[in-house]
Amino acid sequence: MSETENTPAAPLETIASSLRRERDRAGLTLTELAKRAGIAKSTLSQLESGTGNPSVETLWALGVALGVPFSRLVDPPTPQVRVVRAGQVPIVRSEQSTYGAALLSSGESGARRDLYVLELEPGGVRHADAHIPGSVEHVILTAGRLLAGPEDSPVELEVGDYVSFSGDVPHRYEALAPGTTAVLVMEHR
Amino acid sequence: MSETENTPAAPLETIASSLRRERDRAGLTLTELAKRAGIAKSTLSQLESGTGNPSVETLWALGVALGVPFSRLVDPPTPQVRVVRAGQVPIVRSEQSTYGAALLSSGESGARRDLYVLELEPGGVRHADAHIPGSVEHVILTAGRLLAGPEDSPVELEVGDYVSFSGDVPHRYEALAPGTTAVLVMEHR
DNA sequence: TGGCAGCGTTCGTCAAACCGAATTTAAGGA
DNA sequence: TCCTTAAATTCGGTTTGACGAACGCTGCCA
Repeated sequence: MSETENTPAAPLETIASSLRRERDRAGLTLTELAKRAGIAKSTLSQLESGTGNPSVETLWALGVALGVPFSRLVDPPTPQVRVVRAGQVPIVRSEQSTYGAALLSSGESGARRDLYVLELEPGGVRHADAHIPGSVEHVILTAGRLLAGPEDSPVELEVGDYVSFSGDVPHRYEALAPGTTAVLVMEHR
Repeated sequence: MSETENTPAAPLETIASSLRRERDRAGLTLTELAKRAGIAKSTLSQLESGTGNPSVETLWALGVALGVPFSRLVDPPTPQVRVVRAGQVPIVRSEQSTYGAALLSSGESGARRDLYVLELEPGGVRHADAHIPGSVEHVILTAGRLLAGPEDSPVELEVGDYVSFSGDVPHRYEALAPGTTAVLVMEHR
C-alpha cells in the first residue's frame, strides 16, 4: 500500500511473463494448463504472448490452476544477482540449548521471495530452463534425498541441507528417495 | 478454510466490496471515480453491484484512480495468524507427478526476507518480544512437534504444517518433541 | 521415410464487457 | 408542494475477449 501504486509496466505484459514463468515452474504445458483452468488454449496462448486483456474470471482460473494467488500474476517480479551458499553455518544455540538458529540467507531489500513446498518422487527429473536473469533459488531438504542445482553441477542433499543457486541457468530437481519434500524459496527481484 | 492465498472466495464479490469500500474511503462519487478512471459509470455501477466480470485493464484503471495497488482490490484482508496444514494445500502436479509444488506465501515487492533454520528441544520456551511493526514470520515445521505463534494464540504444528503470523506482537516457540527443526522466514519491510 | 502424437499459434464466430444516453431515485431550497 | 440538481441505475449499440476448429511445427518410432 505504501508502495508505488502506479506500476510503470503495463499489467498485461507483467501478466504475460508471470504466466509463462509460473507455468514453467509448475512443469505444465500450455495445453495442459488451459485444460486444468477450463479455458481455451487459444486464449492462454494470446495471454502469454501479451496480446489480449483477460477478464478477472479468466485470470482467476489460471491462478487456481497454477496454485498461486491472483496478485502473484499481476505484480511484477524483479531480478537481482545474489547467491548465498550455506549448510556449513553452525547453529548458534542459546544457554539451555533448547533453541538455535542459523541464518541461511539474508534478503536484499527490494527483492521478492516466494515460499513453496515441493514434493518429488524418484524416477523423474525435473528440468527447468533458465528463467529471469538474477533469480535465485533456495532449497532446504526436509525429507528424503534430493539432487538439485545447475545442470552441470547438481548437489546431492541430505535432510536438513541447504543449497542456493542462480535460477538463470538451466537447473534440475531429482528425487533420490520416495517421499522427498523440500522447502523452496524463489527469489526474483 | 482460511486459504487466503490460494483459493479465496469468489473474486467478483471481493472486487465489488473492495471497490465500494475504497471509493468510500476516497470520498469519491461513482460518477467522479468513473470519470477519473476513464471508464463508463455504468460499468462501474455494475462492478460495484457484483454483476459483471471486469477486464484487467478496467480494474487497473480503477486501482490507479483510487490510488491503491491492484492487489488490494482482489485480495481479501488477511487474518493475523494463518495456518496451512500439511496436505491441505493443493499441490499442482505435472504429468508424471514426480514433481509438485505449492505456493505457501507470496512475497510483497519491497519486502525483505531472511531465511533461517531452527532447532529446538523440549523443555524450554523461546520468547520473542515484538519487533518492527509490519514484520511477518513464516514457519514450516520439518521435524518433531512445535508450538508457535502469538503468546495469546499459539498454534501446534505437525511436520509439514505451515504457519505465518505477525511478528510485531509478542510470540513464542516451544518444542514439544525432541529433535524439532523448522524453517523460518522472517519478513520485514 | 512416412506416419503419428502432442504442443503451440492463427482464424472465424458468438457471447459479453464496455460505452453513451435516457431514466429513475434522492436531497435540498424557495 | 414543486422544482432543481446531482447521483446512481437501467437500456440499446458497439467493441472485444473467449471459444472451438483448423493449421504448422517438432520429436518419436516403426
